[in-house]
Amino acid sequence: MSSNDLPSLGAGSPGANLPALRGHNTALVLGLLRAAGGEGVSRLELAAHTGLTPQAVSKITARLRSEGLAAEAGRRASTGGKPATVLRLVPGARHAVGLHLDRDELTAVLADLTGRAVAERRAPLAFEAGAEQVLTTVEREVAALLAAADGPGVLGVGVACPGPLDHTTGVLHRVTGAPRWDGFPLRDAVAARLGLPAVLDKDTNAAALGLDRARPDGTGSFGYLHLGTGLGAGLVLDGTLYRGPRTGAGEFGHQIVQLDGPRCDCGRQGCIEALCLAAVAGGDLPGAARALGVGAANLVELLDIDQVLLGGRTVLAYPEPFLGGVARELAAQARTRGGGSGARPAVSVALAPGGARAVADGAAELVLAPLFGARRPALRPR
Amino acid sequence: MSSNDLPSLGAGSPGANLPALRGHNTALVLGLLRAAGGEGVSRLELAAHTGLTPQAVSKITARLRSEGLAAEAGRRASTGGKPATVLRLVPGARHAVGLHLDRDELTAVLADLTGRAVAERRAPLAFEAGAEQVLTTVEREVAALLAAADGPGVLGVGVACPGPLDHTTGVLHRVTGAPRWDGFPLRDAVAARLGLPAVLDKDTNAAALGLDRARPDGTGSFGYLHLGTGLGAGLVLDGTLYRGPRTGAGEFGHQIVQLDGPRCDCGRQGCIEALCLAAVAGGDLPGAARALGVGAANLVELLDIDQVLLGGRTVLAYPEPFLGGVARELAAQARTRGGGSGARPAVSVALAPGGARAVADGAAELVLAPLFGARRPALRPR
DNA sequence: TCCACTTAAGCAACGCTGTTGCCAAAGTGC
DNA sequence: GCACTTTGGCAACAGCGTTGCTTAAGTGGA
Repeated sequence: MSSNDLPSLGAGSPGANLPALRGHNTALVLGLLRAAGGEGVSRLELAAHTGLTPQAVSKITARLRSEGLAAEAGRRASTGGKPATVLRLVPGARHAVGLHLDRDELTAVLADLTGRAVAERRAPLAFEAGAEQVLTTVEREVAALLAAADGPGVLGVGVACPGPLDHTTGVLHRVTGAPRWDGFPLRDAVAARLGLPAVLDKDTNAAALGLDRARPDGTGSFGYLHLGTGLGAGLVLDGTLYRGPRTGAGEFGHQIVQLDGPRCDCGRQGCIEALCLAAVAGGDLPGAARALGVGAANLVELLDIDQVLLGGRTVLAYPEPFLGGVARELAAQARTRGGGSGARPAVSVALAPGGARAVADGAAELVLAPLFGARRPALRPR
Repeated sequence: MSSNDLPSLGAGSPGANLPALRGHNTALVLGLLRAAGGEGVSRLELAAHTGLTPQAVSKITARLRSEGLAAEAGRRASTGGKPATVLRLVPGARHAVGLHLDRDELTAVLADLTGRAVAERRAPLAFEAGAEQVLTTVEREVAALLAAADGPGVLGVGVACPGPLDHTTGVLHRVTGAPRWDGFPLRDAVAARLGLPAVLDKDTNAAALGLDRARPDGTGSFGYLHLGTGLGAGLVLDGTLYRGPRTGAGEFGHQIVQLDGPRCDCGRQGCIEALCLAAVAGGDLPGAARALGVGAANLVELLDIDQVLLGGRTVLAYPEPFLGGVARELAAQARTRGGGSGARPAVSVALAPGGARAVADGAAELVLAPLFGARRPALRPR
C-alpha cells in the first residue's frame, strides 16, 4: 500500500471519464451542503446552484445519504406547494487530523467534516532535535487525539510546517537552524508512522486554506499575511489556494519595498520582513505596520485581492496597531484608484479568525478540501 | 441572438453532464494536437497523455477529423509492430480575429488555429476621438482582413486594449484622457458591429495569453512585464491566465519599491512606474532596468514564477539594458535563496517574442484558447 | 368541504459517454 | 515463411445525467 492515498483529482490524468464526472458532481454537492451549514439546503436549491437537473441531484444525494454523509433534516415552510425537504451534511461522518508543527510547539486537532475542531492537543516540540523525536511526539499526540474522540472514518492527516518545502512530493527543503532536515520526506514518514494518508504544506498555505473555508462567500481572492518569527503569506486566488509550481508562492517576507534600505538576513536590502521586525524590536509598531501595509497594498494591487487577513504571533500580540496601520495604507491606495467608474472602496483588513489554532485547523482542511471540490461555488442565501 | 456566444465552460454552471464531459475531453485532445505542432501525435500517445483509453481517443479524433479540425498525416517508423498513424491539427480549419486597440494605433490580425497570424493590418487610431470613430475604423480594418484571407469559420474577435476594464462584462472602466469612454460596453459594441462573438481583455493579459501558447512547456507560471507609456503585467499562474475577480490583476506599475520615494502621478510615492519612467526620461537606462528588475524579483518571489518576459515600446527600444538589468536583479535574488536542497538557478528573463504584434496575437488567442482547454497539459517529446 | 393549483421528489426509459473484449491490419525479426 | 509486436477499429456494455410522467403534500379560493 502506498503511503499517500488521498484523492488527487485531475492533477495527473486530465482526461475525464464517467467516474470522474460522478466524483466531480458529488464533490460539488457536498461542497454546497457544507457551505449551507446547519440551515441545510433543499434538493431544488442544489439543482439551481449546480446547474444539474433536480433528478440528478436526487440521485447524488441519495448516494450521499446511503453513505451517511448527508441526512434529511426537517422541512421548509411551504411556498404554495409541497414543502421542500432540507438536506444537511452529517458533520461527524468523517474526520481529519490537522497537525501544526512549529519550531517549538506541536498543535494537533481532530476536525469533523465541517472543519470544526472536535478535539485539540498541544505539546512542546524541539524541531531541531531531529526527525525521530518529532515523529514520536506526533505519534503520541495523534493517538491521544483519536482515543479521546469516538471519531470514525479518519480520512487522513494534514501536516503544516514552516517552508520551504515541496507540497507535491512532501519533502522539506530547508529548516532554519537544522540542516539535517534538508530533503527529509516528512509526508511519507508521518503517513508510515500513523498508518494514515498524509498531505504536507506550508503553514501559511494551510492557514489560508482554512480561512478560505470560513469566509462568507466562497469565491474571490484574499491574502493571509502571517507575521511571527518570520513573515509569510498564503494566497487564495479565485477561490483556490495558489502554491506555485514548486510550492514557493507566498514568500512575502523578502518583497523589497525600499531600494537601498536596511540590510536583511537574506542578504538583500529593504525587505519587508527586515523593516517590520526591526521596527517591532525597536518598539516602533506604527512603522512595522506601515511596512506591512505597503506590502499588503502591493499585493492587493498586483493580484486584485478582495481582503487581507492578518495572523501570526507578532500580530496577535499587538492587533490594533497592525490592523490600523495596514488599513491606513490600503485606504491611501484606494484613494489613488478613483477616476472613472472603477472607483471602489478600500480593501478590508481583518484579524484572521481562529487565532493560534488557525494553522492546525487549516492543516485538517488540507485533507478535507478535496472532498468538497477544489473551487467552492458561492451559495447565496436566497 | 446574444452578441457574445463564445464558449465559456464551467464558469456559470459548475455541474458537469455528458456534453460537458465530451467537450472537456475534446478540448484536451485538441490542445495536445496543437501543442504537438507540425510533428503530430499518434492516437496511443494521446491516450497516454490524457489518461483516456485508446478507444476513446479514436472516437474523439474521428469526430475531429469529420469536422475537419484534425487530419491524418503520414506514419511513424515502426517500433516492432504496426506503425503508428500520426494525427495533426488542421491549422486553417478555423480562424480568429485579434484586435489591439492602442491609444494611437490599431493592429488587427487573422490567426489560424495554431495562433499564427495569416494576415495583418495596421491603421492609425485616435482613441480619444470617441467610440464611433474607433468602431468605424475597426469595422473597416476587419472587413479588409477577412476579405484578403480565404479564411472560413471565423470563430470570433478578441479585443485587447489598455485597462482598467472588466473582462466578464466587456466594459471599459477608465481611459486616461478620454473620460467619455467610462463604462462603455466595448465588447458588445464590437460584437454588434462585426456580427461576430467578441471577448475583451487588457492588453497585458492578452499578450501573456499569447506568450503562454508559444512557450515550450505548457504548465508552470510566468510573468509578462509591459513597459510602454505605462507599466503593466500579465500573469500566467499554473498555466492559466490570472485575471483576478475584477480583471484588476497585473497592475504592476504602482507596486511600491521605495518607501518615501519620488511622487508618482497616481499620488503615492516610490511606484516602479514612476522610478522607471523618470530614469528613462533622464537617460538612466540602468536605473530604469534596476527598478524594473527589483519589481520582477518581487514578482518571482511572491508567485514562484518560472520565467520573466519583457515587452512594450520602451523595452523594445532598448532591449539590452533592460534584459541585463533585470537579469542582474534576478541573479542577486537567486544567490540569497541558496542554503538547503532548495537552491535553484536564477529565473530566466527574455524578450517576449512577437515584438510589436504580441498583443494582437494574444487577442486572437483570447478566442482560440477556450477551444483547446483552459489548462494546457505538457506534451513531453517522448 | 371540496377542488384546482403549485411545488417537491421519485420511477422508468433513454441517449450518450468512455470502457471492455475481441479481431483485423501492418509492420519486424528469426 | 512464421511467430510476435504494435496499432486501431467494431460491437457490446456499464453508468452518468436527462426526459417524461406520476405521486406526494401542501396552499387557497369557491
